Formats: sequence, structure tokens, C-alpha cells
Amino acid sequence: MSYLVLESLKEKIGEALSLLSPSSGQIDFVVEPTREKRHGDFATNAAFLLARTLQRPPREVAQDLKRLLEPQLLGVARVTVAGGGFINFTLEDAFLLELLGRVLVEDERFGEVDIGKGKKVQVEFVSVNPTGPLHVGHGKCAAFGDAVARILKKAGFQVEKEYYINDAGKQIELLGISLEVRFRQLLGENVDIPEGGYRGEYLVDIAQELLEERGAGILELPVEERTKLFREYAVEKILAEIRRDLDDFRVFFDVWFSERSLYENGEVEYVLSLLREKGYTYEQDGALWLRTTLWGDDKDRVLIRENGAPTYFASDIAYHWNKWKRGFARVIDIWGADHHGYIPRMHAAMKALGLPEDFLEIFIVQFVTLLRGGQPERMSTRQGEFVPLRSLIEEVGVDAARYYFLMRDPETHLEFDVEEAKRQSMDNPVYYVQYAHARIVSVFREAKKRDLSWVSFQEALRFGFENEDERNLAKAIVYFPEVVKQSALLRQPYLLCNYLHDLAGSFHSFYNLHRILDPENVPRMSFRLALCRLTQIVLRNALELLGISVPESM
RNA sequence: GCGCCCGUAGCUCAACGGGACAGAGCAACGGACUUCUAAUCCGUAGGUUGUGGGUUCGAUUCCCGCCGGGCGCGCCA
Repeated sequence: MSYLVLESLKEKIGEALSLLSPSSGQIDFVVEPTREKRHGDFATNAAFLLARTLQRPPREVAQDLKRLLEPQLLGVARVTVAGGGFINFTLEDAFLLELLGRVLVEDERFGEVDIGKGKKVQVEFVSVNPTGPLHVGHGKCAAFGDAVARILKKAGFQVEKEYYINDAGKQIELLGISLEVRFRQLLGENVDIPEGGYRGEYLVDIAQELLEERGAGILELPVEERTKLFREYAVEKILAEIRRDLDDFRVFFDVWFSERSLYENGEVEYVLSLLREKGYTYEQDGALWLRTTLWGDDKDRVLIRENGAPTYFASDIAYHWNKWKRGFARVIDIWGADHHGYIPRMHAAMKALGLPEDFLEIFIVQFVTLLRGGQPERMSTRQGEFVPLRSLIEEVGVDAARYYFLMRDPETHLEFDVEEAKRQSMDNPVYYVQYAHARIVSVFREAKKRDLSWVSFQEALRFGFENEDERNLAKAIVYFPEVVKQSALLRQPYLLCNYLHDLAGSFHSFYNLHRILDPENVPRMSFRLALCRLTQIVLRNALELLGISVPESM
């Protein structure tokens, strides 16, 4: 993977550092693209860091490093010391062009970086209780989890996407009861949805369907059978709805895992006995507790209630034990912000089970504040007030919705004014990126229409750069694998959004400033068409990682 | 009260696990289409990074105190 320019630079700098100071092998320097071109192509802060340990002025250390590096670096035209001690590198054009040649060969595989080494990773996300349709906040989780999974796959992990169905417990009981109330109301009975029940309109529709399907007679069934029927019917219908929403949002899961199954095959029981055996549990007030405080939780947590029913926590521990048994090297859980208080106890439970420190990785997705005409809209399924994901998709489209959710760090709050997104949909940043791709396709379409002929892309690269705009575009293109690597390591799709916006910007500038189709100058035309093709490859590969469509025309 | 997230241009956000002059997009202003898609480009303007300290060659970034906003703190899930 030597086209990871930064990687090879880093390696050489590391070697130079250890020559200057053998003891300081673990200096955590960075190599980054420069913000300004007068600083060259890439720069490192290594000298500043070494200066500290050596107790010498950074500039001096930088000079020493430069002397060591200069003869070492192939493909680097210039090494300079600037500022207080930055070391700047300027790539040779020939090297850059060689890298471009490799991109053409790699094509759809370009951007693959093998940091995963085939390790099995699971990403579990959305996992909404089947008690109501998906809302906008879930959409953010869905877009994030799906993009992370795609990125990890590109980075060499073996990835599975999973949805955990909370089809057990009190909330589900309440759902069944709420449906029965709606059902009875349809038959004219004067009954009310109980405290804490689900009041959303969607249950009225489902009750209507059930009535048409099974008739009023089901109310005559024995209590046990009747509540089971209402409960299961509600879960089934709502889950089907959730699946349909996710399909339309282009989010597909490999596994749908039922919480209830953990009870049915005795795994909850088993994990509880495991924890008992290890001596991390105790009885108090008629309940069974886990000593999560041993690992930093605020207080111990209940596993089995006074009434004998296991808590959600208990089944969740069993669930993660199950994940471990399935052979994942690591599992990534993506939760809504309302669950963040749950993190310490879950990590504690993993430690109680003796699982590796880094087995479970949890991401918290902060809420989306939906604004509609300046008015904030609260989202709570239990209150029955929420903005469905579906209606957002219908208003702004899948591509725009996904891009908006992904363009920021999910752990920060996101403000999303629907009215504004609707009104300004033509200025949406996602179109800026997609438009670059559509333009490229259009150039080739035009070239064919005019029956132009040009030198093959690979051959054309030897004509080299004519201006800085072409060169900037080339730099952006070869930087792609580094972005994939970073966003995979940090699990941050938004780095790709930023990168895409940059790349599209470099292309739009290039396009506006230089004519591509010019039969009078075939070498130049050929070289520029090669750049177009290269840009197209990267735009396509990157958009696919985000689950955003790649339009041929707009 | 305790814990987590956040506070950067008028608005929405960047700044790549301390670095060069804090950058984009909207909104504002001025230019560029008889020529490959103007959903674009080129340019101008816009800032005491909430606030007060501290750590050091250097702080938007790390630490502490305050101010303001969001979310949690169940034998719910």
C-alpha cells in the first residue's frame, strides 16, 4: 500500500527520529496535508515533539531531521524547514503521476486499506423497540451505523450489521394492551389507554387491520391467549413497518436478533448463573444485584427483580455474551443519547464476564433537534409525538437526509430545519458533490457525441501537469485511502463528507478554469480526461461508502 | 445535586487524538454562460473561538472555576 503517501513518509520520519534519539521511539507525530501550497504538499510536526525530549530548539532539530531525511525519500522533490520547526515535503510530479496510474488500475477497489486484517466486527444499531415507527433520530443512527459498517468493510474488516429486537419486557406488554384498547374503541367501547401506554395514531390503523382480519370475536379468547395475540400482532406489524422504512432508507441488516429468543433458549438463565458463580452477585431486598460498582459504576444494578422477572440489563448481558460466542473480535453498539447513563454498567458487565477490555465499543448518537418554522419539535415515541423518518425522506429525499446526518460527528447535537432543507434543497451540499460526478459523465457523453478520440488514460498521464489546478485535483485523489483509513479508525463518516466536498470543490474549480474537450490539443485533452476519470472513480467509491447515489445526470 | 454532550463569522458547522495567518457552506455584496451542465466558478466583507484562570516554545484543542443550552440519573427499555 505504498500509495499511502503519508504512511511511507511517516515510516521514514520515524526512522530518522530514532536515529536522533534512540530512546524516544514512541513520539506521536503527525504528517498532514498542508493548508497552503507555499508550504509544499505535506508537513510534519515531528521536530517540535523531539525538541521537547531533547531540550533543544525545534528549528535546530528540524534541520537535523531534514538532513537525515533528504537522501532517504524517493519521490519527494523538496524537503524544507519552515515556521518554528515544521518540516515540509513537496512531492515530485512523477511520483504523483505514478500514484494516479495505480488508481486507474485499482478502480473500484481504490480506497481499500487493510487495517482490519479480516477480523470479525459487528455493528449493532437502530435496534428500536418495535413499539412505533422510526423517527428522525433513529434515521441518524441508521445512517451512521450503516456508513460505519460500509467503511469498516472497505478497511478490511469482516462486518455484520445487526438489529436487536426488544420483543420482551414490560414495554411490549404495554404495547399489546394499547392495541387492545384501540381495538375495543373501534367497537365502540369506552376504554382508555393506560398510563405509560402508546397513544400514537398508528395503533388505530393496526387495530383496524386486525379487526378486518380476525373480527371482533378474538375478544372472546382466554386472557392469556388474547394478550399474546394483540402483543404479537402489534410487534409484527410495527416491525414490518420499520423494515420498510429502513429499506427505503437503504439500510439493510444481516441479522435480526430477538431478545425473546435469549429467554427461550435459556441464555439469560445461563449468564446469570455464570455471574453468580464468579461471585459478582448478591441478594438484597428480594432482588438479585450485580456488583457493577467494582468497575466504576455509580451503584450496583438489579439483574432479577423482586417479582422474579429478569431486568432488561440481564438479557442485555446475555445478548453480549452471545455476541462474544459468535466469534466477533469486536462489537460496536450505537445507542441513542438517552442511553448514555447505561454505558458504565454495560462495560462493568463485560468485565464481570471476563471479556477483553476493547471487545465492546459504544457510540452515543446525540439527538436531532428538528426545527419547523423555527419551532423545535420534540421527539418521544412514548408520548406519541414524533416526526417519522418516512416523512423526512419524502420531504428532502434519501440522499440529502443521509448526507445531512453523516456530515457531522454523531456525538454532537444536530439541528435540522425541515422547512429550510426543503426550501434550499437545490443548495444542498450533497448536490454539490453529486453534481461533480454528473458533470464528468456529461463530459464523456459530449466527447462521444462529437466523436473525439484521445490517448488512453494510463498513457495520457505521461503528459503531466500544466497548472496548479490539475495538480491540486491529483493530490486530492491520491489522498482518498488515507481518509478511508482515518474514518475507519475513528468510526467517523463525516471525515469522508468533508473530503468529498473538498474533492468536488477541486474538480469544480478545475472544470471552470480549464477547457477539457479540445481537439486542437489532444495531449492536454487526454490528460484532463484522465483526471476526470480518476475523479469519477473516487467520487463513486466515496459516495458508495456513505450509501448515497451516484447520478449520471442531474 | 451528580454524570455525559455542547458553546467558533448573522445561521449551520470544520479545524484531521497541542501547531503555520481559525476555514467551508448558507445569508450579504461585486464579477464570469453565443464555448464540455451557472445545482458551477472567481472575488469582497464578516471573529477578543461563551467567560476567568492554569499547563508550555505554542491552546479552538488539555486541566480547574463560572455562565448558558441539551440529555440522562428506575427492580422502564
